[in-house]
Amino acid sequence: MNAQIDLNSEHKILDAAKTIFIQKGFDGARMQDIADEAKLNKSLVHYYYRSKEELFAKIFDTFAAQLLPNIEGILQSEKTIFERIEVFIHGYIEFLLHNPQIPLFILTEVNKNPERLASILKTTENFPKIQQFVLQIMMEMQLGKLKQINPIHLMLNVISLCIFPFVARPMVQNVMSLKEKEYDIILQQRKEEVTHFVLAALRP
Amino acid sequence: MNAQIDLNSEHKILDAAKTIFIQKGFDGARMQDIADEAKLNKSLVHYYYRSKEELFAKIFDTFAAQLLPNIEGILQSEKTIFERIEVFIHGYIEFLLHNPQIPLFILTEVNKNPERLASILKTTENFPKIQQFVLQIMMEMQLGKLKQINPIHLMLNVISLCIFPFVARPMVQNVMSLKEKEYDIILQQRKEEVTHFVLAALRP
DNA sequence: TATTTCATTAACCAAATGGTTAAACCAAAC
DNA sequence: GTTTGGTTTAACCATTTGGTTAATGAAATA
Repeated sequence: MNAQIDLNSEHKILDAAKTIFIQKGFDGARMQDIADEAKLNKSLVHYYYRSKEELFAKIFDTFAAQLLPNIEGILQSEKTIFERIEVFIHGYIEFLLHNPQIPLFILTEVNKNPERLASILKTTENFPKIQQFVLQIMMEMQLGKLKQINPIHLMLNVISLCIFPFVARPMVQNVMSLKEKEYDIILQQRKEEVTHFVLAALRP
Repeated sequence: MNAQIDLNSEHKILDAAKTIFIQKGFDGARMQDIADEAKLNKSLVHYYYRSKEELFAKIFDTFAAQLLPNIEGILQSEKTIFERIEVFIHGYIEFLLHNPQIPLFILTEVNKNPERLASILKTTENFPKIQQFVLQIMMEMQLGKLKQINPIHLMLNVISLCIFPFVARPMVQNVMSLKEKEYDIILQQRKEEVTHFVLAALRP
């Protein structure tokens, strides 16, 4: 997870756990794997984080909070709707380029245990902002500034285009017979590509 | 998985295993869970399918083969490129509506073990067809029938828009505070919505 | 220096888990 | 009626796994 060296044990364990949980998921991860990865005794993992469940929860919460789209930027109304969408897409894909493994991890674990999200969602409270964004879109449509589209589907389309190429990497890369570097380049291009595609679909 | 009754034990076990593996993944699934789901003795599971690994492989292969886009339809050149894309999107989302759990299952397991795909890909052999489709797209672009776009990104966009709303259901539904039925309706609308969105982005 | 406190480890433990075995069951063939 | 073949089951087994315990080390504090 981290190339840093000489962190305190507590931090080393957290980093090791991130690596292992992301790699193997909750069920596939072993406390011993985490200890090995951290190069520490297994008892020490329990010493700092009572149980596997507790250690996992901490990591899950961190990652989930990061993944939930931060739509602050998209609400800055001094910009046009097109500029705001572009800013969001660029920012979100930039985040994914630095954290390519987070989405599939969260998606898998939320699927197995949807209640886990509940606590996080209360904290982050970005649902009101989503409603605010929906209203903005509807107003701009009324003014004829963009094509008619259900705002829910628009949001779904944008996050699908951003996230999916990261969660499906091993499958798509294999099916399309692409090398690691080729796929890296494609991911890099997504910022421009997705923006272009979405705006082309929205322009009246 | 299946409401059918009075199948032979071998088939009952396979159905039960599909349900359990999809629900919990390979690591989270227990042979006892599968036996319970099939209402049969655990030894019988081993009697018909030697090991957990073997049983899993059978199920994984079936699902993976189904998920790999069948792009036969999209190559029928008597139709316009727009009609062909529409046919593909409708067909693929229709499949997903009947098998909403398959994509996340496959994505997760392929991510943990990419080699699993290799054997399947040799069988299905749809890579030549993909190349053929890429060529068709390039020709139609040359003729000015659709906007300039990298065919790889076009394919990535289409499958992202089709699949993602299914793999991210628990997360999106929660974040957007949608009820089960509301999300069902949205998924139903995706056929028209995705087609419309993609074609709008492609028309010159 | 003596003592308290925190960090680290090896040895354990009980429960769970994938898998095996041998016996029982049972319908069809003889 | 008995044999034969596949089917089903309970009882086991070895290993793995999350977690505990008690002893040891190493500082900090008094």
